[in-house]
Amino acid sequence: MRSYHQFCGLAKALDLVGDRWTLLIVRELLLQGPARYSDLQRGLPGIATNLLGTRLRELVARGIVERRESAPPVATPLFALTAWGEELRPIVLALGRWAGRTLISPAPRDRVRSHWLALPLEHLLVDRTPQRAPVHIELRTGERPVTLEVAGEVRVHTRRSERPDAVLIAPPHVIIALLAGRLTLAAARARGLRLEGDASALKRVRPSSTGRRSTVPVTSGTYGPARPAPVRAR
Amino acid sequence: MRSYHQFCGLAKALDLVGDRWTLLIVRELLLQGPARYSDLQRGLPGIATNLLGTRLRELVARGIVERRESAPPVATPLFALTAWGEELRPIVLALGRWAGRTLISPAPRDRVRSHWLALPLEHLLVDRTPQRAPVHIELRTGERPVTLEVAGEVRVHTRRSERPDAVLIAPPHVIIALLAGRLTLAAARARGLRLEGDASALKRVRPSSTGRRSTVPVTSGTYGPARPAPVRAR
DNA sequence: CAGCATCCGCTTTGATACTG
DNA sequence: CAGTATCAAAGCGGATGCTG
Repeated sequence: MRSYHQFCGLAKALDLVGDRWTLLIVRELLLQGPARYSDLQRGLPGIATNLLGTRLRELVARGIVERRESAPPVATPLFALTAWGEELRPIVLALGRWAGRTLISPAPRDRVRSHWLALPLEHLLVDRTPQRAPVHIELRTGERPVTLEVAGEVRVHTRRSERPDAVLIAPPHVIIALLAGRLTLAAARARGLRLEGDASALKRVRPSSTGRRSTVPVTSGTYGPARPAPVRAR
Repeated sequence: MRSYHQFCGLAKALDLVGDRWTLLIVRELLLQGPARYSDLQRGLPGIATNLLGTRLRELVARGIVERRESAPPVATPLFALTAWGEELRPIVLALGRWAGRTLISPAPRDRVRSHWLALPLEHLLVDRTPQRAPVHIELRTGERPVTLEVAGEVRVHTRRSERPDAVLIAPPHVIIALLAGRLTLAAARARGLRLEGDASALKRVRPSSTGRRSTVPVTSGTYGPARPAPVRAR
């Protein structure tokens, strides 16, 4: 991208991550953690492969992403955010939250990925007993599973946990409603939730009290009980 | 811009403000408050006139900016952020802060405007006595003046205050160093500061204690005492 | 003159094809 | 799987011109 050539932090930020697709690539890396090229492609429907390649090269050159060559025998390179790149997390969250009011329901041409909806969960959920040992909760809904890492704060990523303490299997709107506190466990079960593992792990997370508006992007009709989830299955 | 067609808050945010120049226009409106077309042009060196027109139309259509036709006799239309647009303020600040580490010194082709540097001041400064009546401090440095509105929190804008409680006249690096607490008032005077009005108004603001890193974008050599300020004098 | 709209050459993007 | 190569279409930047 052409630089703005303005000596201003915002202009420099846009020089760095203002290109088309760039922040969405960062979103995927925030959600997926270290990811392969094809993992990124899957999370970025619509991107042209040459653009993904170009953007990754630029991000690496700028120090926002690092490319890790894996073990010599087989395996493929992984892309991961640098520490600096990770610092974009609150900004990406805030931007998503800012635009959340427009997320009423998917437009006809809109692609949906369930892990995208997991991003606001970080904002919505709070660890009630931060001093205890970390707990992993796996959510299976739609495509690939999403893991909630509850360890003082709540982190969401798409890596499958080694040994999750609890596994929730349900359509997105049920999982969201349950985690947002709008459904009891029993009510969620009645709507198709299957829970494996330790139910008490669930009690550890609860919606943060800042939820009044922050729930809007998540709920706002789209994943309300009245409507089937628009997530395309796998 | 083409939509990403992704049902995700971040993607929708980028559909709304991800175009080239759009967030910089928001920056100007955050800093200037309601502004005329030509005021915006002045704060956006490098923008093509047709793009500014197009972007403003898009921002109005999207509900982020409103266009106010002024009084019938003469006067020109004003552009202002809507309440929703104002909510971008912390995001724009955070983005600028994120990229702050790259603001070592202006590149040869970089344009500089002193009011851009005022943006991080909002982040840096804190009102020590929030319960007292608001105080206005006018900063004159380089081009047009910038006003600090100290009223519980600190807001920066480029409107000239009606009756400022204090006026600081000095090159940018002296003003920044003074406000960042790196120069005493006496030392600043020795470096060319002129202070008019109520000196005690100055005591009311102080650098926030989160300054360890946040000062980097502001200081980091660029406006340090050793180097003349690169702001082009009007 | 402020506030735009039009025109045109150039750059970036998007879709697809192709290769190690 | 992990990209590069190719090419058409769209977007941008700069100049210029029109209108109150």
